[in-house]
Amino acid sequence: MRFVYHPAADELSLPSVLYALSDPIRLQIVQALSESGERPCGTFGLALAKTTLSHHFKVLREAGIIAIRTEGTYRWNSLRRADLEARFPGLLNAVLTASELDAAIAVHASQQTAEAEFAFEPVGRR
Amino acid sequence: MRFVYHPAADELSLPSVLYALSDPIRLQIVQALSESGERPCGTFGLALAKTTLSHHFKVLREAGIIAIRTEGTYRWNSLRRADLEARFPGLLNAVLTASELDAAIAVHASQQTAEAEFAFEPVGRR
DNA sequence: GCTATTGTTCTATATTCATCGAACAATAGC
DNA sequence: GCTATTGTTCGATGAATATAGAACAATAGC
Repeated sequence: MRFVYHPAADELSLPSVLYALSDPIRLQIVQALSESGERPCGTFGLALAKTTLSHHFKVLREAGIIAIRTEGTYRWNSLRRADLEARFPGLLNAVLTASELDAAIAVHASQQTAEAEFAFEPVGRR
Repeated sequence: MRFVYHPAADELSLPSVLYALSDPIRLQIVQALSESGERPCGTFGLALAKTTLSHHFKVLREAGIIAIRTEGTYRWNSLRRADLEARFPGLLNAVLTASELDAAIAVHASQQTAEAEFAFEPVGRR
């Protein structure tokens, strides 16, 4: 538990970042970090095993989305806002905004029946 | 080959969209669609089996990122820019911008040795 | 009707991933 | 040194995924 490796700012890859953000739990973590700043892993109130949480934090860290700072037995996580902004301008903000919207809409949608799929009619149909 | 189902604009989920965009091949497809507008599946110059391409287009379509229009034996794909913008403002543009930057940097990086990982030094280290 | 073209569905396979329990590592406080 | 706390690493497991070959569907053109 001595050193933790992080990718350098110019080494982040877009697919890795998008993949790391494509999991609902990891999105929750990122959103919480965005709202309340630096936090230890165990303070996110997620009903998951410690090992599972550790896995998600590792994915986020190796994608370059969060940085981890060790202090005593705690590990403080924070968003690498500046690095992400330099490499992928606007991306984090767009995701965070969408995530908030998404959460709001999810709450609203759960009060309705949600089976409204539709089809584009192909031009050459009959 | 009659109807193709697409999710409605308000049914798109952020994790699904981010996941669909987290694959390099699908990113390439989206970028190509962004630059050259509507195109049939077979015109992207990707060295993959037809079935694999079909799979990737399906993932993009079911995530709500592209729409497909049938005309004769062709299927014309297009970006659902407006729907994405309404649901996830700024996201597509951020991804497209980052994707272009990423490609440019990848070309540049391939001309160098790329082993510059570094570590954040934990505060309590010795 | 026959053939060529475009793309999908079905099935299989190898890989990756999310989850978790058990054991371990590092530190704080006594 | 001993114990509690925080988090990681190591396996294991079941699910999801990217890939592709074979067969099929729909259409255009003859």
